[in-house]
Amino acid sequence: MSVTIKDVAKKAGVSPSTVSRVLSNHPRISAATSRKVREIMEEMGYHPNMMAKSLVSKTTKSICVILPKPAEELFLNLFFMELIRGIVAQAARSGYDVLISSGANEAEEVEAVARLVNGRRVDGAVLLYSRKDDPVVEFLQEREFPFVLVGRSERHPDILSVDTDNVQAAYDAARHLISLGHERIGFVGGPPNMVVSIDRMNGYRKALEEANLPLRQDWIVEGEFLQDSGYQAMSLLMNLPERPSGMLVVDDFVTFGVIRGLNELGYRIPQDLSIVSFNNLAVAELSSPPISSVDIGSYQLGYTASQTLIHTVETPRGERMPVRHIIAHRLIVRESSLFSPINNI
Amino acid sequence: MSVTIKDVAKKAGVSPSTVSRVLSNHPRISAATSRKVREIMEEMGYHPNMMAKSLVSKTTKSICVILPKPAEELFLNLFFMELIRGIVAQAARSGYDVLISSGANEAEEVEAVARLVNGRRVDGAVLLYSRKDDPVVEFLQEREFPFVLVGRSERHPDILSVDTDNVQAAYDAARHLISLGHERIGFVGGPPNMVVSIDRMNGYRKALEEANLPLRQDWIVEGEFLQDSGYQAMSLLMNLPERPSGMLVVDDFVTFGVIRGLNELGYRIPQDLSIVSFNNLAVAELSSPPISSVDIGSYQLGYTASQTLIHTVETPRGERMPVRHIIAHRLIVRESSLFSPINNI
DNA sequence: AAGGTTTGTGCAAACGTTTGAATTATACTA
DNA sequence: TAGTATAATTCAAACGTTTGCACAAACCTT
Repeated sequence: MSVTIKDVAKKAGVSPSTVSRVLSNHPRISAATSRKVREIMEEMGYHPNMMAKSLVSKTTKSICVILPKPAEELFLNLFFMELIRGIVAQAARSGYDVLISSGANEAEEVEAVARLVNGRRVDGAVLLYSRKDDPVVEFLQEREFPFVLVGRSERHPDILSVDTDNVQAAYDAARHLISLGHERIGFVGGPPNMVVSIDRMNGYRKALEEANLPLRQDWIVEGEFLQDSGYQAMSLLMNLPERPSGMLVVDDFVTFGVIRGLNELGYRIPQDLSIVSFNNLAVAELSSPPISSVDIGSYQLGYTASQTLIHTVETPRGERMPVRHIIAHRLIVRESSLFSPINNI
Repeated sequence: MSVTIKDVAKKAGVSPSTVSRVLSNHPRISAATSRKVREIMEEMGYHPNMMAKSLVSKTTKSICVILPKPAEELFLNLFFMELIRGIVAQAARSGYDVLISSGANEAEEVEAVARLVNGRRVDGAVLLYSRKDDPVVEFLQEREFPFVLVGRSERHPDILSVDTDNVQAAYDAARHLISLGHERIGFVGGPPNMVVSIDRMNGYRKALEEANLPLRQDWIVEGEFLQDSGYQAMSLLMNLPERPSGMLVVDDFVTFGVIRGLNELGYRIPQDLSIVSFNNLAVAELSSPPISSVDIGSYQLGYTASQTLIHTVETPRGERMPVRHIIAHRLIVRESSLFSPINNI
C-alpha cells in the first residue's frame, strides 16, 4: 500500500540496506548514492514505518505520562496541562512522542501503565505525582523501567525526579509577608499526607521561627486541596479572638475558597487579611483581587522532566543516575498581599 | 531478553502459531491446549509485543489528539484537560492508547501530526478545534486519514465531528434572562472568525428577536477569548447612556474580566448586571459571585469524540460515514443571574 | 606491479507477530 | 472398515526495518 524501503531501493537500483544506511547517514555511503536515493524517496513520498523500526531497534521513541486519577482534585488540571505542554514540547524536540494514560482508580492506573510497559510501547514514563506507597512507582521500580517523578517521594528518595523546593518556596512567601510588617501569620495547608503539604508547612514554620514570630497552632489549618477547605478555614480563623493579619495558602484554588469566605464575612483583602498563595495558576491573576502566588514553573517542570527522562532512557542501563532536579520558583506579588499593616495601625 | 511467543511455544511443546491463536481465541484451538498455553504464558510472564503486532496487523491501536498551539488562549486549558480525560477514558475502554501532540505554531503542528500519520504510529486523530482553513484538517483530509473534529468546520460541513449546539445553547441562556424579566440584554462575544462565537451570537439574536426585544448593536461587543476583552467590554457598555440589565458572555474566563471591570466601576452582580456565561469550567463555580454558565459537557465531548473516531477507524474504508454528534448542554444557574429586574424597579 | 587499505554495496538473518494453506489426528457415517 | 467430514495443529511467508559480515572496486604504498 504505502512506499517501503524496498520500493525505493528498487527504483534507485540499489539494495534496501543501502537505502537504510542513507537514512541513518552511514559514513560509508557515497555522496552520489545518497543524493540519488534521497531524491527518489522524496519523489515517491517515502516515510519510514516506525513500527518496523521499533521492532528491530527495541526502542519506541516515545514516553508516557501517567495522569493521576481524576478524583476530586479537579483543580490540579490547570497545573497538569501546563506540565503536559512542557513534556510534549521537550519530547518533540528530542524526536519523542508522548502517550498519555490514566485510570479511574489506582488499580486501573497500574493496569494501564502495565500495558504500555509490558507491551514495550514506551521507553520511559513520567509520573505526575506520588502519594506514598504509590503502586505505580513500585511497579516500575521493580522492573527497572526508566521513569521520572514530578514531585518527591519520601519513601524512595533516590529516584529520578524533578521538583520544586517547596520548603524554600514557602519560606520565601512567608518572608514576603514578614518584610511587609506582618507579625501574625497563619497557614492553610493541604492533606497532611502529601509531601508538598508537609514541605510548605515546614518552610512556613522555619520563616516564622527565624523571625521570632509566634507559631500558633490555631492559625494553622490543614485540609484538602479543595476550595471548600479554604472556605471553612476562614470560618474558623476569623472567629478567633486573635486573628492573623497575613496568611499563606497552599494552592490558588484553595485561595478561591478563602476569598469567598472572607467576602461573605465582610472582610477586605488585603486590608483585613493579606494572602500569599502557591502555584500561580492562570486563575491567580484572574481572581478579584488578583492573588500573590509563588510560581513554580509548571511548564519548566514538565520540560525538565521530559528532558531528564529521555536522557536516562538513552543512557545505557549501568550508567544511569538517579538525579534530582530542582526547578526555580518565584513569588509573583499581586494585590492580595499589597498591604503593610505597620503603616496602617 | 523478554519472553516471546516462541519461548512459550517451545516450553508448551506447540508451534508459535498455536500460541498466537490461543491469544486470539481462535475457535479451532482445543480447550486443553488453550489452558496449558495460558498457564505457561502466565508462568513465564509473557506479554505480547505491540510493535510486532502492529507491524503485521497494520494497526496500532492508538489515536492521537492534536493540541492547538499554546498561544494566548491559555484559558482553554481547563476545557482541553476535561476533553482529554474523556478521550483517554474512552480510548482505554476500547483498548486504545492516546498520543498527544502539539506544536509551537501551525507549521509545527502539521509537522508533528505528519510524523505520526506518515510513520503509521496512530490509526486516527482527534482535532481539538478548528480555525477556518485549518492546515491540519487539509492535511488529514487529503490523505483520507480518519479523524474527528471537536467543534464544527464551516468549510467542511460533512466531516466526522462532535459538537455542542451552540446556537441552541445561547438561545437557552438568553431565554433564561428573558424569563427573569430582563428586556435589555447584551452580548460579549469572541473572535468573529471562530465558529463558536458566531453560533452563540446567532442564538442570542434569535432569542431576542423571538421575544421582540431590542437588538442593539452597541450592546454587542466582539473581542478575543481573553479576560481583557471582558474587562474592556465593560468600560464601553457601562458608560452607555442606556445600559443593558443582563448580559451573555461567551466564556467563563472572559466573564472574569467582566466581573473585574464591574467591580472596579462599582457595580454589583447580579443587581446591576446579571450575567450568564458559557462552558462552565471549574472556575465558574469558584468565582465571586459564582457564575451562571452553560455546561457543554467537555468530558462527554471528549468521550464521544474518541468513541466515534475509534468506531470509524474500525470500520472498513468504504463504509465510513461522516456523522455529526451533538452533545447535550445544560444551563447551570448560579448567583450571577439570580436576580429579577421586574420585582425591583 | 603486487600487496594492503580504504570505500562503497549487497546478502541474509533477525526483530516478534499473524495467517492462509497444508498437514495430521480424530470423529462420524454408511 | 473403509471413506469422508471435521477438528486441531504446524509450516512458512510476510510485515518493514537494521546490521554484521562478505565482497568488489578503487586507491595507496613501496
